[in-house]
Amino acid sequence: MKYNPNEIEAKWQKYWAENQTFAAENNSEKPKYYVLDMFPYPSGAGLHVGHPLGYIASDVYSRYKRHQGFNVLHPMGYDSFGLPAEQYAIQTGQRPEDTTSVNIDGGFDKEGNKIAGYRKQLDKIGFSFDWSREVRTSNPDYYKHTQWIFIQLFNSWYNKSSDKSEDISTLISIFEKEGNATVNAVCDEKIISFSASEWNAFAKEQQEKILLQYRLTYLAETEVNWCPGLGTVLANDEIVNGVSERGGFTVVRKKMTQWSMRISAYAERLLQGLNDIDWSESIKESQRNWIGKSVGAMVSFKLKEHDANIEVFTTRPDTIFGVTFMTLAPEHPLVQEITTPEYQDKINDYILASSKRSERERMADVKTISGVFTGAYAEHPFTKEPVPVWIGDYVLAGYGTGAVMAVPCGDERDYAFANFFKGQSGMPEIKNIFANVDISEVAYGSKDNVIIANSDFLNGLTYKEGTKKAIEELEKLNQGYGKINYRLRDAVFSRQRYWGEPFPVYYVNGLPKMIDAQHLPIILPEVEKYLPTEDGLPPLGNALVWAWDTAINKVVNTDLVDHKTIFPLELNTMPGWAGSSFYWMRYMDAHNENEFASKEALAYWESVDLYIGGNEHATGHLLYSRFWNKFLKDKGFAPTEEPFKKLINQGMILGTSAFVYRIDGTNTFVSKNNIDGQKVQPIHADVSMVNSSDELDIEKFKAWREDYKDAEFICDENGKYIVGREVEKMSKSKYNVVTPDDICNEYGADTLRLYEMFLGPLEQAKPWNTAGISGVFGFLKKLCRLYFDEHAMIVTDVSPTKDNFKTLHKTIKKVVDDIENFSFNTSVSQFMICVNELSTQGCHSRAILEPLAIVISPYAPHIAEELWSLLGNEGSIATVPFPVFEPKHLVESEKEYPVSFNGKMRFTITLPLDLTKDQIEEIIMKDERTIKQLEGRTPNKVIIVPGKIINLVG
RNA sequence: GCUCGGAUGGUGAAAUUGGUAGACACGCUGGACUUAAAAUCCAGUGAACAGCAAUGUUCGUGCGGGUUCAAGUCCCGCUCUGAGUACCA
Repeated sequence: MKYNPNEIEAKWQKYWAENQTFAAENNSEKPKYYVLDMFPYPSGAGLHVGHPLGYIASDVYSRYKRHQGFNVLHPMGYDSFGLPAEQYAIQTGQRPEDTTSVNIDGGFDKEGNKIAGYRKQLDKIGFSFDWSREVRTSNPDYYKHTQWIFIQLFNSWYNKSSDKSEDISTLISIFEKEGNATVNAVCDEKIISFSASEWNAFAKEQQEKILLQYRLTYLAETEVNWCPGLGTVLANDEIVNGVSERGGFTVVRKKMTQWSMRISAYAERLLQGLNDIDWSESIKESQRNWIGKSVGAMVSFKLKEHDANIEVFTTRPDTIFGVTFMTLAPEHPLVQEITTPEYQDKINDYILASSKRSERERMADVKTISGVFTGAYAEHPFTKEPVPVWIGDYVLAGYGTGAVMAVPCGDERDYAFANFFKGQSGMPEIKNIFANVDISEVAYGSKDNVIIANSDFLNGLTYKEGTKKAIEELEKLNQGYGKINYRLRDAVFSRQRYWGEPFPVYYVNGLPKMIDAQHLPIILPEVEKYLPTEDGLPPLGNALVWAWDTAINKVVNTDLVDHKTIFPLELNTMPGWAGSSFYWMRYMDAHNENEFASKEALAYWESVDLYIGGNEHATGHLLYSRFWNKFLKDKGFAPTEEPFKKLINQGMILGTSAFVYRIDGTNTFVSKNNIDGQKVQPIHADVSMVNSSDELDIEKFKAWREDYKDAEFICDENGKYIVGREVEKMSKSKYNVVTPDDICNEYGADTLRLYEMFLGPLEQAKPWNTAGISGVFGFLKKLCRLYFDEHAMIVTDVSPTKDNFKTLHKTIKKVVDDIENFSFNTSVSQFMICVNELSTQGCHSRAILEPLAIVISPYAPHIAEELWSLLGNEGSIATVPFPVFEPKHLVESEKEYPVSFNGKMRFTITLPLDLTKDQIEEIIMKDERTIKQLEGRTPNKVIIVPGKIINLVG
């Protein structure tokens, strides 16, 4: 008999599929456990060895939990709407639906290249997914529910008094009875107030417009991030360093009418919820920064000679007597109104100049101070003194009110601004309100331990006391109040793209109407071109059948629109994060046609116990999912406040690129160690042409590219061409991609799984190096040799020795501890130690080897199944109880003590563990090695920690 | 700038409450088997110095201090590095 992974693995993968071994029950006597992976976007490039890392870890955990007696839900699916499929469609004319299904199920691309497909690639690795619950976000039977949730959001408002979302009908009935004065809602900023009778007198359309200001998803003209390169708007989390995350195109601010999600309603709950979940501190911190809570006050400054106020938000109301000037963002709506004729030209020039600067430029250049005086003055709320009003682009229109009260003695930027314009008209002397300190010191330093002075009723108070008092006094004047501000903006929810969920929305007189939920799904229409129309409409503007007939409740030809019974449908589609913001609940009841999941299924599975995925979703998917979950909780659908109890972020697996060195201007390549200062150009060589000793296969390389056919090679003294190595991100363009398929074909999935876990700590980034894989492959072969030799099984029924038991139980303990701590790499080490020891011991006892197969099964399930069946067991090993650790096998009677002198270990001595300190001291002082070390001295101190160490000092 | 990680042999990495630093592998060196290679097995492998050798001594977990009988681990101050975030008022 021989270890033949390909044969064994195919056999057991078939068995699992045929027997539905991993199908989870929605009703079970067993306790439930839900292990979720972030579902992948199925790209045409397929999987490389970095992708399955998290899936392997979650699979080990799932299998372990099944052995521990849990009913485990471990599903998988595809986040199959998205930009790459659409870009590919634009380039090749293929339908995104078709390319997406090829990427998942396999087939051929436009050029005729074979695509294995995600499903086949995943199956080869032997995951214990419950495929009967697979979801694809681009399937109508899935996005039907995405559309349904959108409708729920539209029909809801956030009641701050009950601190939850409620049906819009409760808001309407308040309006009808009391108007909106008593309503404590999260809504748009500029809201007109009305009485009940006014509300009832409003035209229907007027009422609809008002309600849009309260709905949790709403249509509004907002300043959005427009990306001309992609032809769409982007959410804040889709922009990185001022350019689009995908493609790196520039992004500009633009006013557009768009759907938005009122995520800001949940800012505080999203922040507080972080305290109750077991996520890494770094992700929680990212979310806290993104939410950006700051506690302070709104202060209203009256403008002199104008009937208007400047509203500012400040975190330091205690410094109000230090206000020296005010600064508005250049885009602030009051700027034109207040600028005096004298300063009009300068102001216009400045506004024009700053509007031309892209987001990126502004970010790159934060050191340059610029601004212009408007000529206008505001009035200090307490002193009634005039305060000059400036504009400056260090004040951002998008944060707070777009205006600040400038306190140079308390704020670094205000100080720099004041100093820069010192002596110019409109810039007074800096007001100092801190006693006995240098102004610049406070401006740049900490706010603690300073006492306020020159501040009337605030004199002598600390930061904390002063803040409270200042707010009280402002409230008396009706010129301010305490306020909490969040950086979190409402999320733009429209995309001018084709390959996304259509909105269940049509328009009557420009006002949006929801299609009744019973008519869902509204299926994405066919279009000829995936580009915007000539009029600049989104791609759905090309659809010939895209109008809503309210008489028959069907999508009909676009040219039938009469605005009487047939109306135009929404042309935008939903963003990528829509479909991924509830998918974990869909898995609970994936075939339910009426609801995204039944109440019973939701009540049983509750929420995800363990979620594993990349940290690139820190502020996108993970924040939006929490938002939708909280919303669905409020509406009585989701069972828990938080969707993901524990989150682990697997680290990236990096590629090890190979380089050949071409001498400049020639077609001659020189081996890495023979470059000797020659001018060479490093060129990526495909890693498949390099062996584990970094030697290049020259013939393969010549055949790789036409250009290299006649290349010359200068080799080292052994006649080998040695390549250079560098660790980089794994990518096709760097020719360092290693696929799991290749590894499975050569070594088997069990080896791949063990090796990925063995590489290092799960959460850490680490380079892939195929050379190291022989270690775990050898381990599996050695494991097999405990069970069978070349002829037959060699397992015996002889009683195990003490050492056999010790080795087994040491391993059980270590593996249980490791899995529960997600320290998978050290488990693999322990397996190796265990097999090495049992081999040395010559152990072939069934009483050891049967439990050992179970212990290894979460990591190497195929060989475990095979060994389990060879031992004569029926059925799968998957739910066999995990061996229980028995401490009695590890009880030691003696210990090899390290003996140190002044902290330096000199020798070891083996002593019984039941000796007292005095007995140990007596023995150790008599030992001749001690006498030699002491050279006649008497130790000042003898430290003995029984079971640990002996240390002699002096 | 701020926030959060990280730094241990040639390489990936271990070290559970401070208690024998480098487990387990890769690679390398030597050996066995073989006509040869592959595969497999055995031995050695942090550095320096001394010794024919067994062995011994010293140094050693980014750097500089400190606490302690004892520090990779705790404290203070730095350097480098990865990630996130940024005129956030």
